[in-house]
Amino acid sequence: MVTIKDVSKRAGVSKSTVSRVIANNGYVSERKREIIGRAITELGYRPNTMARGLRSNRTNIIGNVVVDVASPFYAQMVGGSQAACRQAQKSMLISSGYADQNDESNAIMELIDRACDGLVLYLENPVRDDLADIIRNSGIPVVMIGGDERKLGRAVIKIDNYSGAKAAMQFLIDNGHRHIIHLSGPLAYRDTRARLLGIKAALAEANIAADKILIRHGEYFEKFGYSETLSLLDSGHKFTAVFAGDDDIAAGVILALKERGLHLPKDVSVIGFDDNFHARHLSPALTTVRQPTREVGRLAIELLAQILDGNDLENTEITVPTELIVRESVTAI
Amino acid sequence: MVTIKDVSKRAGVSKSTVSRVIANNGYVSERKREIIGRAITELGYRPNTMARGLRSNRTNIIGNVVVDVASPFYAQMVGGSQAACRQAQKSMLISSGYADQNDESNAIMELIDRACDGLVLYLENPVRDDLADIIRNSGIPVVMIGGDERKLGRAVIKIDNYSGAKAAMQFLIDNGHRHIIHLSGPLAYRDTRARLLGIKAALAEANIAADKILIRHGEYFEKFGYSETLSLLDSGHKFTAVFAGDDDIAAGVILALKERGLHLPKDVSVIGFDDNFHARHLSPALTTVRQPTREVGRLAIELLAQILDGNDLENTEITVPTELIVRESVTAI
DNA sequence: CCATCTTGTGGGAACGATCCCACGCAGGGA
DNA sequence: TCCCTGCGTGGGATCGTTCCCACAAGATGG
Repeated sequence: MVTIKDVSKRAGVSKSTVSRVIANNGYVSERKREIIGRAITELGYRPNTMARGLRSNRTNIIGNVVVDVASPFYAQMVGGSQAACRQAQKSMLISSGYADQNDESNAIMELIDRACDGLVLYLENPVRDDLADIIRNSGIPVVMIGGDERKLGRAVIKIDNYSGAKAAMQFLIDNGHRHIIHLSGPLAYRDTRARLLGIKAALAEANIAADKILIRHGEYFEKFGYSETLSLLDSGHKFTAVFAGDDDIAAGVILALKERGLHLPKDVSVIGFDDNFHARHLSPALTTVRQPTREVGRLAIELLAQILDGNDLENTEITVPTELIVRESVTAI
Repeated sequence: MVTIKDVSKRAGVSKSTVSRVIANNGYVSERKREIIGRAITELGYRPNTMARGLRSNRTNIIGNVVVDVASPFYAQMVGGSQAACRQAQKSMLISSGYADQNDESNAIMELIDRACDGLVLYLENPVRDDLADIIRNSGIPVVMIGGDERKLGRAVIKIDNYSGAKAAMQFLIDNGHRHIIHLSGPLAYRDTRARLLGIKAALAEANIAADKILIRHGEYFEKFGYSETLSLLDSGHKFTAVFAGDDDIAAGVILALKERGLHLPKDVSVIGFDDNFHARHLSPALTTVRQPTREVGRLAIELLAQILDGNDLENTEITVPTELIVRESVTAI
């Protein structure tokens, strides 16, 4: 391995001077700068990141924790982060798939141990107390996506689930729907609760009694949409529209409705949430609420990069908008 | 920051002894081992990864390069790798989105600089000569997915595109189709060529002249499937089936066929490749060839972990099978 | 002409681990 | 008694940087 010492020997200068050239700070004469530059390329010198990190406590690594990289939703987000990282000349350490909160905590600890310069966290549940302390004590800047009950984030990015759900609900109402089913995700999730509030708000604004809508809770899985729709149908419930908690649930709803011979969207309208990868491929193409996942991923890194550059951003909280995407699964009655 | 020195002071022993306890090697008396263990937890000591890496040249980081994390196909693979990494107690540095080969090379260099213990590469194009040399000189073990023209991989994982395409083609032939369109991806990609060979083989075995099938090349994008199908239709081509190079293309094909008022699969059968996320949501549900992406991601890490544990695996080449997934988009004529 | 500042350079102490080497002691075999 | 081996421990060099400090020479100003 070729070290800074080799370069300095070759260039006939001291290590210090070479270091100054590499870091591009301090005084170096133009002549030596050139000689050293040449020595570096000739020897193919590449700085040792470990040594650097040890000494300066900076790694240019950003640690990312998401719920599940494999799901298209998070994959999009990670894709956005990745692009931003490249632009900011940072590497991206990634950790995901933590159903278990202990695993999740360990993953975050691990990222801290790795001396990441900063962390981007997208967690569905609030951070545990002990972990929160560890993060705070580490002094590593954090950008939180989704929510920040523990006030860990130097910056917080929120997705406007409330307005999205409200818009979706209004759209159903405007299309004349009054008997609506909402198949919701787990109440424990922040996002679920925000959407629920949006729905309530839309009902209130339209002067519709809250009990006009039937809400069922389950997981954000296609299976839940499918089985719940079947059981609702079989128990004789009447409804003209289903507001699915997300597009996966919506896919299950559509499957179930079709299986019972219903015609979409004539007999039942369906609306989703996320604008996931498959939304436009469903039949009828799903009307849904788009979450700007890619942009969120990108934004998180950009904010972190700014913080690392010394900009304070104290208590920055950005709410990114959602957008109603009208396709073919909702019709007026 | 609490260091090994602090621990040694607290426990009244030398740094060396503490180090031995941490690494769990060498001789340490049971008594001291216990005292040191207690000191570690009391002080909340966590080893400094940088210092460790600098000295021992081992980081427990695995570098991954894929074409695009955001696409569901690669996301699945990364998800599999992630799970395996967790199990193997390794961290995962990830790099992707390199349309440009220079960027790709830089990304790999960067991973080498970071002293990754090993690399997993899934690249669509062969590695450039200069980069190949750098990788070889670095001595870092590599697991290649897809292909390994430069013989860089200690282990290679191939996906059986050939058999998959052959099976798909046979399925169309068995269903009586003789006028088939194949919308292929770029010839430059390994996978594309392997699929093409599979198609040829199926034709040959069925004693069908190779010119019975019309092949058009484009990108693995829905747009290509859509526009090409329209232009084929408009120029009066007659065909009973379309074999799409992948599921994205298939989605475009289906869209175009429907737009022209054709009934699927009655009028035209469609078959895809990948069994991507949206395949089952298409209407009709897409018959396609499944690639075991998640398993491949997992396998790559497992092989690498074995290599890092000192198992040679010299010239291991594993071909993972593909599987025809029959749904509703193909019918007999 | 001396003090001060700017520019340019090198020496060498950190950073926090690992791991080689030396050494001490006990027990057993020749 | 002497030597060897196994166990247990500590000292300290080392990994490749960064960065503080010392110092030198020339420019500038009063």
